[in-house]
Amino acid sequence: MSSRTPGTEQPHAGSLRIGDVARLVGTTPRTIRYYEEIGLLPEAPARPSGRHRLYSDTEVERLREVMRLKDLLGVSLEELKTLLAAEDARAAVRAQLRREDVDSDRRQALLQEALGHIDRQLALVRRRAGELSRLEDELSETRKRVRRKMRELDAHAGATFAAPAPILQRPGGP
Amino acid sequence: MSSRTPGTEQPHAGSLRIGDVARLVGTTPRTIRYYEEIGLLPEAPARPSGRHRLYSDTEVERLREVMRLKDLLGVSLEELKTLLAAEDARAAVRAQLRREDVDSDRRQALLQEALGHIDRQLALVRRRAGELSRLEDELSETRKRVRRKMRELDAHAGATFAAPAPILQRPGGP
DNA sequence: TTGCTCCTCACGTCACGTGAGGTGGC
DNA sequence: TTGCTCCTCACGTCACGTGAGGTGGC
Repeated sequence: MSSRTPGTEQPHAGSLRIGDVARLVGTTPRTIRYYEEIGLLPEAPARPSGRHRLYSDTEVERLREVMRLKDLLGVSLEELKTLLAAEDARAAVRAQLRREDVDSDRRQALLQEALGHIDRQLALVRRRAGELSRLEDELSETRKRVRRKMRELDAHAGATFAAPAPILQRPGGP
Repeated sequence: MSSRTPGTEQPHAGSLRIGDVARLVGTTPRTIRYYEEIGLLPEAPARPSGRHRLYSDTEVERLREVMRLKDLLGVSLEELKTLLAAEDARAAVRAQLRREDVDSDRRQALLQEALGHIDRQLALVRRRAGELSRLEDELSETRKRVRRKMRELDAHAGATFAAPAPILQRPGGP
């Protein structure tokens, strides 16, 4: 399946170039480099200066997550770092939980912490969703008023010329 | 009611200072001045340099609208100018429609245009709302999984020590 | 008159955009 | 070898933040 020699896939090396990644997540190479520069994305420790950056699918997913949180929640990159640190902490928790030698008190504490992180994110998301929903309602109301005016005008003028085709359904038409 | 001499209220003069307005809408004086500078907010034509800016309630509402659109839709101030121009066009349409000497063809055209503006804004808002909703669902799913793990752990450890008080309802408890 | 907020430059910052000049890999 | 994308400076820009030094109004 792969274009690389079969049986030798390194799971983390990756063969995507920065332009490919940028296109995949809908951003620019410059932005990806900047995120690496400020420590939002990890930099490959082995890459010598001047050589191409290479990315794996998991790194693409990580970037997609970063972009989405930034875009939807409108937080600064500094705040994003905190959010992502929390996500990484959750990942570490999952890794710990997969081990067998963790007692149940510790497990409960880890899960409780993870729950806290999730709830903080959920609160952010829900506040935003609520604000957006109110805005949508207001716009819909305005839309209805405009539509009603158009129908009224249409009805009054209906005697003099043929009514134009209705764009939306008109309950209780002529 | 007013602290100004009764009977002399100018409807547009306003008596709010820039700091009051900033506090009311949740921003800073600097931001308001910047919006005026780039033409997003109108500047009072009569104000001499160095004199205080004064705002009316309608201007506060306008700014509130600007902040909300910017924050929720995440558009640039240049795009915001376009959106607001469209809103102003709608206001002009409303003014025209209140006049009696506009024939119904013209009225229909004006309303149709207004509808177009509203629908463009609605499309923006709904796309965002959809994205946010997906993010919320994902977070909720993750939350459920964590809660389930906690319940399971709780049930297994239940034999050895008293179960901690459940935070949420536990259907089908012990 | 004393505080407070306001004013206008003007430089700083965050999150990138945009060349300039050069090297790397299918 | 020819294109293409990549690389690293480095300066520009957008949307403000942050003083510096001074004036205005309850």
